[in-house]
Amino acid sequence: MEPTDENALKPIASVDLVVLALSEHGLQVLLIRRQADPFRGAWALPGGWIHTDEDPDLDAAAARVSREKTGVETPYLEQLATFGSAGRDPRGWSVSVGYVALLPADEVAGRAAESTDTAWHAVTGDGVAVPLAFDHASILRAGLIRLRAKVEYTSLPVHLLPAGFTLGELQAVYERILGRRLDKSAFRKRIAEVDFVEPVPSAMRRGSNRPAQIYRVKPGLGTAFFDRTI
Amino acid sequence: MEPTDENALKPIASVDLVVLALSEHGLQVLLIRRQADPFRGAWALPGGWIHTDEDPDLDAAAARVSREKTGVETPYLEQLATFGSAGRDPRGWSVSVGYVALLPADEVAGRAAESTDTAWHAVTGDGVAVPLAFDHASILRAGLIRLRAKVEYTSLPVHLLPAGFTLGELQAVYERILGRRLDKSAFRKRIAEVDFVEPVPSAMRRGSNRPAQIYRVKPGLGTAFFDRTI
DNA sequence: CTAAGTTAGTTGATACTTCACACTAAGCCT
DNA sequence: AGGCTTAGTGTGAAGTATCAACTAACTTAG
Repeated sequence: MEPTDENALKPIASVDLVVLALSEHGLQVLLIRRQADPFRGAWALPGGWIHTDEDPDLDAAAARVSREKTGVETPYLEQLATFGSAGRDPRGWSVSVGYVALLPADEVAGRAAESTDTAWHAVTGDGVAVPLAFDHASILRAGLIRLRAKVEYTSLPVHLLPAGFTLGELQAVYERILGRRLDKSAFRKRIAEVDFVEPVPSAMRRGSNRPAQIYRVKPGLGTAFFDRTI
Repeated sequence: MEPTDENALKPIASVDLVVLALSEHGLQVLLIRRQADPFRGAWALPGGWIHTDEDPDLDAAAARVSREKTGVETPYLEQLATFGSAGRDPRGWSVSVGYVALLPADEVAGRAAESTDTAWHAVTGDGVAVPLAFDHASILRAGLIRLRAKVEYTSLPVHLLPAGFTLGELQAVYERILGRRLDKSAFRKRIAEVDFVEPVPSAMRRGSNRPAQIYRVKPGLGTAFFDRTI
């Protein structure tokens, strides 16, 4: 347990983010083209070293990386898992703490065209079409598994919607991520049970049909858990 | 993302284990009394530095620590979460990857009296009666939450039993961890549904009553998930 | 040798939940 | 006015949980 040899044994420590958003074309993940070796020119998850001099803790490091790399203070950030091995980074034994970040749909367009080296990529199955640097394909896969698992029994998908949304839109998000249709009345019953949204008074989504009540998440509540599955 | 300054920014990286077992008196966690500063003399979770020269990856580091500190190759080892901050270790910014290990009940007695500096402590609520070094109380709490959550919907508690067990014993493990009684017929139905155990031919637990069929986990299967909850 | 005690393992009756689908409501468009 | 679309609700059949009783197979006491 004792440090026989100081820095020699310290692994490289970084934070990598799986930033996800939902567009009309499905789940999108934010990738950055690497400017430097190793894997120069390859797409990678946004990530960065832990700055021991400025990051108070891991969550803060992840939030800082999110801000720096994506220009966005992601409203939802959750630790995923930690990936560490001798071979995942050619520069040496490295540890990467993976995080999942969810972004509302209305943030996606703005962030997309900002730079040619930052782009949203469509998620197909458990990955993306392009090869990823390091073991980022594994981290992405783990992030998708986590998201899909939690969608089954939590209110997590609200973070993929803007602050105001209709129940129909919320149900559509669940259906898109799960890849299956949900029964409308059962869905609404679940949402009512866990009681994490409230109608915004007299706010209605209008269209060429019956207007829909707009809801927002009740302030001060964390992620809600359903009794069973959605 | 690039390493401006080599080792100066590397945090200290270690692995800490929440080793749990179930005795007649309830859940027990394996603790080690620290021999060195910081927190000399305090109880701590078994843990150790990542050895970048001998550990191929994090899971291997956890397995090695388990072997070295507890003398046991824990059959079940699962990554829990990673704890990292400037203040959790007085020696500097440190990252600890937490693992949960489950030990069969029949291993507990052997490991207990091995050394005065290694002891099983009863889990009460979400912790132990003694104060723990570093942020180990938080890691332990997270481990217990993880265990209790997974017991609701997975076959994980089999790892707290020896290789052969009766369905009554398995149900008792679930009941002890969950702290509530389960219905016998519903329990057996669940177990049959997920189909992760098989009867050991003509192996019976005998006592002063009707003998019970002994089961074992089907070889080659990972943790099984129930459709609903147990 | 029999009856009582104990735990194993199964069965069934009732209450509740889920599921699929149909229905009504309220707007726009032609 | 009538048709189209999406919002939101209701309803009956099917499935599931819950509780409790039942039979089975052993040991032990007498």
